[in-house]
Amino acid sequence: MSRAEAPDMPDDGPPKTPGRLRRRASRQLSQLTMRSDRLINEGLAQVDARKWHYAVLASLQDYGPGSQAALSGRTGIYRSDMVGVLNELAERDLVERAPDPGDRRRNIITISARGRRHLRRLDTVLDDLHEELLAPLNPAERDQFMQLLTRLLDHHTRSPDPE
Amino acid sequence: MSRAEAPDMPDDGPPKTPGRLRRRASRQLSQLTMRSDRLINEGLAQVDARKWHYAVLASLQDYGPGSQAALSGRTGIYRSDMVGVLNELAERDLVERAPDPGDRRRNIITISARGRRHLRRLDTVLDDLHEELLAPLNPAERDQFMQLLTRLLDHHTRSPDPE
DNA sequence: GTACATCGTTAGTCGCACTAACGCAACGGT
DNA sequence: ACCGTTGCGTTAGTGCGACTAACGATGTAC
Repeated sequence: MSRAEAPDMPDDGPPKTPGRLRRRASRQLSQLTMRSDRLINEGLAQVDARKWHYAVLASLQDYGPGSQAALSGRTGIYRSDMVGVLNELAERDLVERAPDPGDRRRNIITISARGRRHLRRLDTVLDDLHEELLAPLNPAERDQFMQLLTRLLDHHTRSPDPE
Repeated sequence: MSRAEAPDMPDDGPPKTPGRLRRRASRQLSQLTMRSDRLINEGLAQVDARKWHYAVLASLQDYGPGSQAALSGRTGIYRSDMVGVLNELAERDLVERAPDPGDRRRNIITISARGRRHLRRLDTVLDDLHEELLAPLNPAERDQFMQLLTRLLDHHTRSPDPE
């Protein structure tokens, strides 16, 4: 897409990315995450979903109904954004938003039968997408990759600021 | 920050992230990248820099002067965004933007002495930040991590759409 | 009962990837 | 010598995700 600098030059210096950048873990991470996100988003879009739909539905399935604030805590989605996500899910009849009789500030969110079906669908879609994402790695390498990722992530989520 | 669901409940179900999410490589990647980006951005902000500054300066240092379009190709920064980055760099006297006498459409961007000094500074800052980022991993594991990352990234940059 | 905290919601900020369009300059044919 | 195409730099704007601020309504504690 961007070859051939000048036709009179014998192509001595290819205009590639400097090695300094390709050696930085942070950059490789950013780049890969960009690709990964795009892959996942496009894949989920084909079944009319977004990744947050999955997060919320999975949280409801695995931990049962909860308030929006509780879902926020489980999924990491900010409660300001949760409202939009739940609107989308409610539009599609995947969850039910009912006022909590015991605490009228809260809404209790429940996954519906359709939601459960949809979640299963999403799970297989995501399986396929991850197969594509991790295609170059064999099972052992995938395990390793996940283990390294998780160790790094855990380290940085547990110790946010030792300053 | 979000403990203690209800004081009358014996805390049977902790409101943690569903395992379904923690098992997905895409999510771990996103999460870690978020942390990583934050770390890098904050670190660079302390020396009045952004990661794009580093990318451009490194590209200039390693491949020599070039047009904005060339820099765009080397760094991956869109040429629409390159404008702003170069403005910032020029404000700080880290680069010089001069019209190309041979092709009056182009600007030739050159790194300045200050720019070279700044780049060296950024390199050590980034070294420190990556030390922090990869702290939980020993050297062998860091190599592995980088290798896995790079293999995945290369695979997805070379085969964008086999559809 | 009054101060405080929590819940859902609205609005808005910031950074990043990306697109669209424009004016200008250079190049390629015929 | 003219014209269409292409590449360049610039401006403006989109979409998305993380995040903040503030508000009204409600619940809790003193």
